[in-house]
Amino acid sequence: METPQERRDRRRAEKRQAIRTAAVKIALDEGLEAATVEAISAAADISPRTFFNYFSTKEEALVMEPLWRPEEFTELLGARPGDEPAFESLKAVARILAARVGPIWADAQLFGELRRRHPELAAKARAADETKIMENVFEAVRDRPGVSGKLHARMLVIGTFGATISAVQEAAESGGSVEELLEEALTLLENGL
Amino acid sequence: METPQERRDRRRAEKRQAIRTAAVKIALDEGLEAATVEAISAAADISPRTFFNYFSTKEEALVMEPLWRPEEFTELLGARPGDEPAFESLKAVARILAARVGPIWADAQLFGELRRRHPELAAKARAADETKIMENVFEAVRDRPGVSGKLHARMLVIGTFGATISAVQEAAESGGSVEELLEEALTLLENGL
DNA sequence: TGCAAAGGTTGCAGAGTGTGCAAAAGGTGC
DNA sequence: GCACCTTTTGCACACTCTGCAACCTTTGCA
Repeated sequence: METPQERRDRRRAEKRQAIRTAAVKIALDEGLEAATVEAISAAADISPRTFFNYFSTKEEALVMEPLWRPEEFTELLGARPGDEPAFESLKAVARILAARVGPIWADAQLFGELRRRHPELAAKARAADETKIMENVFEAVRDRPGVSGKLHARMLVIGTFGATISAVQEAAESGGSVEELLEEALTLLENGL
Repeated sequence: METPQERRDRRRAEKRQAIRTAAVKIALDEGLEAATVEAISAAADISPRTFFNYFSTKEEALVMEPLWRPEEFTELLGARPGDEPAFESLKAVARILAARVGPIWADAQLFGELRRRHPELAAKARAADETKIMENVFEAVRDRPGVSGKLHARMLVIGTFGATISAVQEAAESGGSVEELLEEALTLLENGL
């Protein structure tokens, strides 16, 4: 059975989703300008003040729930065998993360449409600690076998990140399979562009 | 001799630099919170309203003047011979852009320090049309020789971008030469990671 | 020199985001 | 029904950013 804490967590997640849905609906139907905190709150039947109990910025409600927590990238990397070559580890992590988009593909299309109409959203919603995370990942990759230096580490991380994003984007546009496109992109990286 | 328009442009650029200098000084000396538009304007001896005649967001004043205009990337690419393989064209463009950081290296260090202390700055200041530009570049690259498809185009662009950024970052940290590091990164890309 | 057009600066009013605080409302366990 | 904890809400406030109209400065030209 369900503990009180679990119930609270579940309800909170549900409400968060409900607010997000209301926000996206307004933004798609009436434009991004119409999606003020006041309007979103009214549609979701909460007070404006409460909106900020669920999202710390307005934009956070208008983009997809992130596919991974920032620290998770380093965690997943750390879970790989220590003697595995860096590129193999990164590929494995990329595959895990790319696979997560499947279950929420329909939603992703919706958010994709919104982002296509309002490209500034992506920039505004970008995680604040992105660069710090990147630095941490560089450090983690640097100590693995098959890495010749920090520049190599940087390129490996940016490349794998780029491959993941490219695969997802391309799949969204062309309708192909994320998994196959990811493998294709990773092969390009591995064998040289 | 100087035309009136040229004088105006020059003065405008100078004032913009003066405001930026004041802003960065406050942010470094007293922290990012202290750097309100009001405080910056007071330090630069202008009214808060005037601040927004020079910068459209506060963050714009706190990051380095961009090394290239958004459209410039496509322009430079368009200036390359049409039968040149895509990767060669991208490498050439990357070299041109990386070379621009030299003359302002001292300033770059200062902004780097600020960005290191406040990573959220980079995210907030990110160009709004970034993703749209990217799409345009993909399209431009796609039609060049040596590109096997859109996914390949994406990887080429992201890779070259990544190489440029990595080289600059790495140079800032290790003190190496941007040019040499860029070549190293591009070679990694070309021969495979 | 003097005047008119053009460009730059400023104040003001207002919309919108986001925060701290304390009061009210709601749910849970005894 | 009562005490405890969490959530929601209102209120006041700081801050960013915009449109508008007034004002001042620079410039072109007679």
